[in-house]
Amino acid sequence: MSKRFLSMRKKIEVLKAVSEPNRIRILMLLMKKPLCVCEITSILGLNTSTISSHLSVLKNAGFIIDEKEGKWINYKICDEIDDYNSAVLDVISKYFSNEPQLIKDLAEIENANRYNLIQIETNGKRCK
Amino acid sequence: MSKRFLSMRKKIEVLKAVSEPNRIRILMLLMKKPLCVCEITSILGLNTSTISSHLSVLKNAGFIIDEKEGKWINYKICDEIDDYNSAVLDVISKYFSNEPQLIKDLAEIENANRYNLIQIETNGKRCK
DNA sequence: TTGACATTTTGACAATCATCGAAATGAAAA
DNA sequence: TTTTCATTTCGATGATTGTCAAAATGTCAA
Repeated sequence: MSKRFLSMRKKIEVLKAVSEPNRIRILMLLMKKPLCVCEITSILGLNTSTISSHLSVLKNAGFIIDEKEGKWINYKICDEIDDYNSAVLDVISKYFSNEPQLIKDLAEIENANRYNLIQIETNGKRCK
Repeated sequence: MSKRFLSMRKKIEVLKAVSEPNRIRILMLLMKKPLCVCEITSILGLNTSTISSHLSVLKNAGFIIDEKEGKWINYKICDEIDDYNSAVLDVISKYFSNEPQLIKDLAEIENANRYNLIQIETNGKRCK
């Protein structure tokens, strides 16, 4: 949609971005609903800095964008996503949606509300 | 087609397999025509052992199979390819086919006949 | 059987990657 | 302003990766 041609390098970057299980988990979550870093962190159970770094990979690959909202930064799937990225995302969402891990993640999505979050020991800090 | 469910691990392995430019080049070639290792080597201009290792990645990911033919081993796209692999391959073939590098590779395909090949210095050996 | 040669395996190396904890940044609330 | 806390950046570490050269394997042909 946005760009006529993605370079070979860029197209490979897109594939690399989705070749990591935790990034697939994040994408599947964001396809359901925009989330902030601390919500994603609480669902995936990884270090905040790890989540942040995965988000930056997905952002550079053209899958997601971030938006300030008060204290938080929301991440969501790009509105104007490239055709190629969109095709990749379609394959992911079609073939990964039955994965037990991803179903569990999605079930966690409502618990992981930024206003309820009291994350004991994530990055050694509270998150509320 | 062949298997009902691929594990998450296996599906990630498939994506990793196509996240490498030289493996994309090999897949695009094999979608055109089955080829032996020395033919692929001559087109891509990499070390034989490198090609062999890429082929083994693509084979383990379920994209290609090998078949003995006399002195050579031909590689080709699986006949009974998994739906998921097939969907990934469709995206690749749709969005990479305009890549200058891949067009050049395809143009080389007829020159790279195993009976004509005199590869000066590939792995320090002739290949004929 | 021996020699030629296509292919795979092994070992080494530099580069990239996923992860964590700690420190830095930045913005909102007290 | 100072404190709080969400997020990013930095530095370190162990694991994986793409590549080559050399050695090993296997097979056809003389």
